Amino acid sequence: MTTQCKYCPLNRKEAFLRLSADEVEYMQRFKVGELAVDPGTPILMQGSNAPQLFTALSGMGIRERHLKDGRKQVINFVFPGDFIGLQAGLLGEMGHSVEARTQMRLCVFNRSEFWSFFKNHPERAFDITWLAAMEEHFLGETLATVGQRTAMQAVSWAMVKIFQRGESLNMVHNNTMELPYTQRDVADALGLSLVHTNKTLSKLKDRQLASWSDRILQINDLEALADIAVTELKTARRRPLM
Amino acid sequence: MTTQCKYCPLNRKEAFLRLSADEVEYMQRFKVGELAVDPGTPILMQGSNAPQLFTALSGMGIRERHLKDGRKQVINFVFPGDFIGLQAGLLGEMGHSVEARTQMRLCVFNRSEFWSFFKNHPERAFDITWLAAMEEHFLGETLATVGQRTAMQAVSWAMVKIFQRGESLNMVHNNTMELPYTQRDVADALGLSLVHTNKTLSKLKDRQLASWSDRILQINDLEALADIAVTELKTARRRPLM
DNA sequence: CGCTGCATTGATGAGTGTCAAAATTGGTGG
DNA sequence: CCACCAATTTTGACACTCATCAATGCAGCG
Repeated sequence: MTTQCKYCPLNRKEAFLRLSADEVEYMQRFKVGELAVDPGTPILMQGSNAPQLFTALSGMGIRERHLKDGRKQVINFVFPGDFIGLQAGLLGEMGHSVEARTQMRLCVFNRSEFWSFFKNHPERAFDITWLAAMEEHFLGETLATVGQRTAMQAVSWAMVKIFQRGESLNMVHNNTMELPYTQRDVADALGLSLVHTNKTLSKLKDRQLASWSDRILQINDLEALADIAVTELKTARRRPLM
Repeated sequence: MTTQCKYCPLNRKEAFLRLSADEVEYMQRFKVGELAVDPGTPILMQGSNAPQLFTALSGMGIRERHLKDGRKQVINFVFPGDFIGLQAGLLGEMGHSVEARTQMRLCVFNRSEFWSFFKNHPERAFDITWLAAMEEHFLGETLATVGQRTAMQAVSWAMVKIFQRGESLNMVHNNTMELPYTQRDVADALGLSLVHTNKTLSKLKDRQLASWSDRILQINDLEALADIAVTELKTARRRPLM
């Protein structure tokens, strides 16, 4: 038994634009089921032509791109509410893989219905495009981080971004949130080595700016971190939910 | 006097999906004019809420993201046929700047009409989204380059990508194409220093793989380059033209 | 002709990567 | 509840890619 869209827990969160009853009903028709996966499970594979699209209902994961020789780049982190599979839906091929890092529940849509969004519900099509543009925006920022920022700046940047996403989803309590990723994940996201990432993180702890251990991230001075990261501290807008 | 869409030189190129006469006529209604700019001219500014969208008709440019402290990351290179301003159109804010590197002619659309694509021409809305997804795909690949590849691999990768884009647009003759960028542009695109980029390029020349001087890029062994770059050599699909 | 921007080259060193091993954690089964 | 194993984190030593600095050359241009 799957959750009905009208009871979707995400649609109540302030991070998202509220869907109208009408839209909820429309989405319900697309929903073909729910998928529950364990940590480590691949959800979509790079290069695959997946027939399904997902929205993360709960849990967290990563998007990662693999090189032929085994190295990998984490593209970004998947949080609840994220739409997964846009590339497969439109291009017929994923440019990266998606893998669960916690238990996840995913809302499953059928890709064959994709076109009907555009045909019959332009608002929803617009929302999809909005999400794509937002993704592009964020990837540009990430690229600037990996390309230009020092290790210290990059790690600080990542902590700020992750923390702010957590805040927007009410995952933060007492300046603290749970982070199911490993330091290797963060290293691969920033183009740094695991060892150096670890040493940089411990500097942040020494300076009492942020500490992350036992899967718990604690941010003590967000502004100082943003300062180190050479970035502005602005809160995200509400975004559409698919 | 501006070119009429039905005579658009791009729509004949094999790189692009051919617009139907119907679609051409529809696009014509959106076209509010043409913009001609000289090298170095900023077309869109990071953070701005530009009222206009563009398609590059001819000439080349760069997208770049600036950090507060002056460093910058080149996001990618703008070639003829590229759609510019998606982020402003959808998000109301550009995540990067766009700047001309040669003389450019740009087809100008009015952003206020953006929504009507979705409402009245779902095929065109779909195409926009397709382009956004493609951009996301490419940015992921770039991120993997900057994050994971060595300087040698990254520079080779860049040469391969640029050359292949040139090929698809018939800009290549005798394994040769014109490249209006500076080595600084490429360095900023790959997160490398100018000096190191220069030295890496001269290694490629020594090895008789590629040479780039006086704005002319010559590729002698594309497959060897792709090999060094740890990348597959696949030709791009035809893409929609806005 | 003297700018100015860009390409090129050499010398030096900092920032990161790599290697290796120990410490810690969490999970599993006896 | 303990022993064992795998995964992850942590630490130290060392190597090397790549950044930085500085100077020269070269071409385009008012």
